Amino acid sequence: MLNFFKQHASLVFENPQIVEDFQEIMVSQKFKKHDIIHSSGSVCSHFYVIASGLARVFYYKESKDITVHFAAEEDSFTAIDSLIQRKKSKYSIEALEDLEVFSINFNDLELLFEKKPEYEHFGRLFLQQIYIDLVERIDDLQLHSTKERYDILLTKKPYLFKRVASKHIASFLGMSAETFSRIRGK
Amino acid sequence: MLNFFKQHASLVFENPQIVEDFQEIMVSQKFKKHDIIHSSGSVCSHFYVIASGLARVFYYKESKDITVHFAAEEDSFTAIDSLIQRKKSKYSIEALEDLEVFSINFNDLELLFEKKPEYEHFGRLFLQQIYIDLVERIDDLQLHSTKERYDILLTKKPYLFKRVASKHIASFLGMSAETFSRIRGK
DNA sequence: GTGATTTCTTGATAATTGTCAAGTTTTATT
DNA sequence: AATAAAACTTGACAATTATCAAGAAATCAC
Repeated sequence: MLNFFKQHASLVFENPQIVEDFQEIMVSQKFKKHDIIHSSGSVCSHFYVIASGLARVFYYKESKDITVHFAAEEDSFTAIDSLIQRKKSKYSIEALEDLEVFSINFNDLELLFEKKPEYEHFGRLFLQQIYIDLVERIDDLQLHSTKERYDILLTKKPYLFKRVASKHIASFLGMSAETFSRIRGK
Repeated sequence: MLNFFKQHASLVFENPQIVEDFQEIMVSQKFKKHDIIHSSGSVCSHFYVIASGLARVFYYKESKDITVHFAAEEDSFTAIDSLIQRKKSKYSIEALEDLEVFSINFNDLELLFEKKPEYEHFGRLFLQQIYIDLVERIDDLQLHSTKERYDILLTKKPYLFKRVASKHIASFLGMSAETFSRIRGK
C-alpha cells in the first residue's frame, strides 16, 4: 500500500501522519474472481487501490463488451465518471482474479480534505499523474496501427498478456479478437 | 475570464478573494495568427486561458502534423506533458487566430498553492473536469467510425468546422484529410 | 487584383481491419 | 476424468479507410 502513495506523491514520506490519516478512511476488502465490484447504472462512491489481484473496468456498447481500464497490484480503479460527477455510471467493474483491495469512500475522502485542506495537494498530484496516463493512452490509440498498439501495450504492461483473457485486451486496444489473435501469432 | 472559473469551480463565487489572488499571477498576452506559442523540445512552464481567438496543440509523428487539442474562448491550453512532468514537451502550440490569453506561470501557481493550500482544491476540481473531458475523448476515439467521430465533434464543437482548417480537424479525429472531405461532402 | 501557394475535393486503387463461420484448444464444473 | 462451456485460431470475404494523384477552389503576398 505504501508503494501506491510512493508512486503518486513523495510528500507522504515527509510526514507519516498523512499515511495514518488515509489509513483511517481505508477499508480492506476481498473479492473473488469474476465478482462484479460495481454495476453500471448505479452510482459508484468508492475509490479502490489493489493490494493483490487484477480487475477491469468495462462497459457495453451495442452489446459488445469494451474494457477501458486494467488495474493490477498498486494500481487504482473506480467508475471515474460516477465518482467525479456523482451520477450513475456507464461502467461496470469486474475482478479478473481473486482480489484484495483498499477501498476509500469518496465522501470520507472529501471530509478529510475539508478537515485538512493541505491534503488536497495529494489529490491534485494523483489526478495529474492519471491525467498524463490518459494523455498517453489517447496518443497510443489515435495514431497507431493494430500491430503498433499491441506492441506498445506489450512493452508497457507485459503481465496483462499472461493474466488476462485476450478478448479483453483486444477490446481495450480497440481491435477485434480475431485481429488480436492474428497479431499474436506473428 | 470569470466564465473560466465558473466553468470549473463554483467555489470561486463564494469568495471573490480567490479571483483576486489568481488575477495577481495572471499575465495578459497577445499573439498573432500563426504564431508559435510554444515549441516542442522546450519546457513549457505556462498555463493559458483564452480570452479571444483559437489555438491548437499538436506534434509531429513521422512528419505528419497531428492536432491533439483545440482551445477557443474560455478554454485552457498548455503543453500538458511538460507542465506536469517538468520535462521537454513533445507538443507545439500554434495560434490559429489572433489570440488574447491570460498566462499563468506554473511556478507562480505552485507558490500560490504553497501559500494558500486551500486553493489546491481548485486545482483538483479543475483536473477532475479535464480528466472527464479526456475520458470522453477516448470513448469517442476507441469505438466509433470516421463518420461517427465527425458527427460527435460537429455536435460538441460546431464552431471548429467554421474556424479551423479541415486538415487539422481530420488529424484531431484520427482520419486522413481525404476521408474527412468525403464525409463532409455527404 | 494577379499570381503563387496552400488547402480541398474527387477518383482509382491498395492496405488494413472487421465479420462470419467453423474447427480447435483451453478452462470450468461436476 | 468426462463433459460442457468458453475462449482462441484460422480462412474467406466484405467493409472501411488510407494513399496516391490530379485538378479545383480558396487563401495569401505583393
